[in-house]
Amino acid sequence: MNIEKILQDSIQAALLAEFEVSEPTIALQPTRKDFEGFYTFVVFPYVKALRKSPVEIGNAIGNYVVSNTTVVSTFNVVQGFLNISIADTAWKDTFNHLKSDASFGKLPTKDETVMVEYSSPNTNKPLHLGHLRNNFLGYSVAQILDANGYNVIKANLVNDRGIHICKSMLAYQKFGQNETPASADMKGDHLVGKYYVEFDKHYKVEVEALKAEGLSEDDAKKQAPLMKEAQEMLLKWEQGDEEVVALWQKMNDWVFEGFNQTYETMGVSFDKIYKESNTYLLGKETVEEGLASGVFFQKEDGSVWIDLADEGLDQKLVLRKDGTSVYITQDMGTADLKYKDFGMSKSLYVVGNEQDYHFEVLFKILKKLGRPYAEGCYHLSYGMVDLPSGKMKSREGTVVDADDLMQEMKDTARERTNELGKIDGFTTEEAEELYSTLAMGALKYFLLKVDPKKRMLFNPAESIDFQGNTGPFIQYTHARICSILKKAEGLNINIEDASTYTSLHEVEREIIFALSEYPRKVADAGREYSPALIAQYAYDLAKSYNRLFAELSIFNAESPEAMQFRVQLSKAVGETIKKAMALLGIKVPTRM
RNA sequence: GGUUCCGUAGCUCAGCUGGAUAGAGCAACUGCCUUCUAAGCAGUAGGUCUCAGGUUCGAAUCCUGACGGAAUCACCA
Repeated sequence: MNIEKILQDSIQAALLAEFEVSEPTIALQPTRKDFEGFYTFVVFPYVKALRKSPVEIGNAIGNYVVSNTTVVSTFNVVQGFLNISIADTAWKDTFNHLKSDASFGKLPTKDETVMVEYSSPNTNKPLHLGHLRNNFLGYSVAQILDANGYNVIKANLVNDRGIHICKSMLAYQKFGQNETPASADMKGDHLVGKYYVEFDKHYKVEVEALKAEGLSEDDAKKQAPLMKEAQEMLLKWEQGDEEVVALWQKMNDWVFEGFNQTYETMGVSFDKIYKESNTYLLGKETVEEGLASGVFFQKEDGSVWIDLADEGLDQKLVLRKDGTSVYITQDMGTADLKYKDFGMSKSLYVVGNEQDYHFEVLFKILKKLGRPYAEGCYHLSYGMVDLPSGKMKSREGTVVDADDLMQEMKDTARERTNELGKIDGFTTEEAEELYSTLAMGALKYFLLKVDPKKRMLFNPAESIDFQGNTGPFIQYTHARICSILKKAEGLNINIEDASTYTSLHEVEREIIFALSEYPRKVADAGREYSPALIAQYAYDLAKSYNRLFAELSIFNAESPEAMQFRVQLSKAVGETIKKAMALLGIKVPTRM
């Protein structure tokens, strides 16, 4: 049993024994730094009812916990705050317990499957900064849920068909001159993206021309020849036109090749890929079913709708009058398919918050349809990554390309590392690997340390930091620890036996406490789907350790016991940092 | 206009199931490398927690309103 639980139980008992108050939950908070003590219990709430002074109540409870537990060494009462100090023996017990737990931080298996769908790119343009946040977030949440004992399926629903793909295809047909990724020396996704931009350029000219002829903006957009051609192409694609399908296949293959390369650099992976070209017809049956059961209704023109007025929402179209699907139709069908494939109890959709409304509607529809999995659906909605100039806009050329950014990060890492002269004794290969590790560590940490729900700012003019509250700071701490452990190995220091070192330094207590908090943080992060909690934790732990590193000597410790203990502590911190960073998808180097 | 989210140090962010004097990092300034990695450590300075009310022993945190910003309200995905 951990210290906090013992304290809570004891305070509960004290309230009952001394004041006949039964309190179901006892909330403890960390004692403010300026006061003596570790945990603080606030007694103000009882003052009125008990008609006793806060000090009186505090002292009574304090005395009770001192004499009825072994974990409390002493206490003090300031105003209405009962500050409790913990005995070093209790900290040592806690540490010995956690360091001998081989699966520390891995929560008990839940025998429950959860799907995390993330990434979900369009195959008409390369990935950008927004996708990086999405991918890192999705991957990290999957790792966190895995540590929480779930069986996790990482899924990617690729949007590989539709009018937007036809735009790239059409532009390629017209202006491509059989260019290939090889001949253009471009990644496939970038090449296809180039033609998407190309389409837009010519399309705009056409629209302007039509507007000059007096058409309204809307009409001009609809009647521009290029748009009409693209729509015809989509129709041909749906009819299985050989030429169109072949072109689609070729260009999609290029894109996938490019994406896979980017995914590899990002360090993310998937257990299941769904392609919209295979699923876009799904959902029509669901519409039939919903019509039959009266969940949906049909208008005179034949279009099918759902009325969500009773849920405080509007009516929503689920099938066009010509019988073709809309976005939400496919999502209904795909939800069924996913459930059929994996039977998961939870299904997370990692999608930007601009789609909040869409998912609210989707989940309400699934509920109305009586889907057994509807309750477990959750939209993990994250905020946009803004630039100082505002939102990224591809038309204005303000998109930060994922491949470019990752490359720049690596260049910065190389530069910094070389400046600091940190690569003595590294082979070229090892050095390159270190640059990547640091670059991705900095980038991932930067994007994950912020609460996912909040929009965040990225300033391309200032490169992402490698100092302070950053990935490399934590990676550096790990490398330092590895260096300590290597030296300890050389000295043959026993790192398994519980040492007899008993009078702990303040920093050492702080670190043991931080370590003991790890499983709880994993649980919190899993419940809130928030890698930011893990990032913050890893940073705090690293910071505490660096303080120890600076303030206390390890190999010149005051006693052999102290040395042995500190090496053990270092090992535990290193392992925990490694685990925490792994939950963020960040690797830690053994030297840097 | 309706709905939802946001507003904390010059900048980027924590803190938000109500608790003590508001927490980090960056940027600025001061110290610390002949002993375990200075991508580090210690310190100084920097705040009307957007504003106004309310709830209470106590509010950055909860409620109401105002102001400012964003997203969404497509037979696009």
